[in-house]
Amino acid sequence: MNISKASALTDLPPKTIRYYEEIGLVKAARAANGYRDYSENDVHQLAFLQRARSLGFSIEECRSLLSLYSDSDRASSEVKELTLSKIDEIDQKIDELKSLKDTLSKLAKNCHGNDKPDCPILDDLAGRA
Amino acid sequence: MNISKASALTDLPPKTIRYYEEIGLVKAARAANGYRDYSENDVHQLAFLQRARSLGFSIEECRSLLSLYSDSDRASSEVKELTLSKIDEIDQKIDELKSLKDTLSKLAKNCHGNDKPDCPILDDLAGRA
DNA sequence: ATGGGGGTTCCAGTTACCGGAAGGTCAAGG
DNA sequence: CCTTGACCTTCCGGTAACTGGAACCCCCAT
Repeated sequence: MNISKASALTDLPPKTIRYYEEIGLVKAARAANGYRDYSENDVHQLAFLQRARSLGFSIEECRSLLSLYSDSDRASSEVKELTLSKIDEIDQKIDELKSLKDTLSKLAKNCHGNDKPDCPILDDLAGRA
Repeated sequence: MNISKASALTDLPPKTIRYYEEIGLVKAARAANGYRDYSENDVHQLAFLQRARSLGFSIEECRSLLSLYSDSDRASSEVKELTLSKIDEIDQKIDELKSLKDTLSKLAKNCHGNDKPDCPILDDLAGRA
């Protein structure tokens, strides 16, 4: 099938599919006219990528997952490890964002937000806390 | 003062300071030998940037904040608006990350993570849920 | 004069793509 | 048969916010 069909089936833009091929993730066959020709298996792998990317795995992590996926002999513990460390990363990011939010909320609360120039937010940013 | 002194005072790498100059944020004077020469005021602005960036404001937002900072006539409401919308952004991101984490946690929980090849995580990614 | 630790510029790379240009291909309609 | 429009192709450049490295200059002490 052509790239637009694969795109529709995987919910990945054609540009992205070509990009994945360029970086060696999923390589399609070519038809006589030079068009890319996707097999069922290609589409499966692309859909796999789509899902893994949307779950926050980086391209390089996806590359690992894909090779684990294709290796029928791999241990499930490898995949689980990758997933658990991803969860840790996410937890860290959430914590960071929460503390950011706290700081900004405090600043906003102290700022009356009217048309006068006095502004505690800027004062804080300037180090005049 | 030289760039390394400014760097020490603001906790910004010299590379970053030069970058900020390149994109027109804080421009230092030049000494006779061509070295950048930072004033107290320059350092204040750099420190302001450092703090604002670490609070999650983008470069372009920092540019706005900096011009609001330099404009003694601006209304504090402008700054407060920017801050509140930043808080909204952060909230959204936290929500996204939480739902990501939920999904991954569920997947990890169902995976026994041993040395056998059977792996529910990969099964899910492959759409065999 | 030489060695080390500043400084300078410019180029390239990072992540994961997106937009657009220039041009080949294909199916349908007149 | 020709045109039109929707596909497809490749390649180039841009995004955010820097970071690393190369090649070179400057200043001070030995």
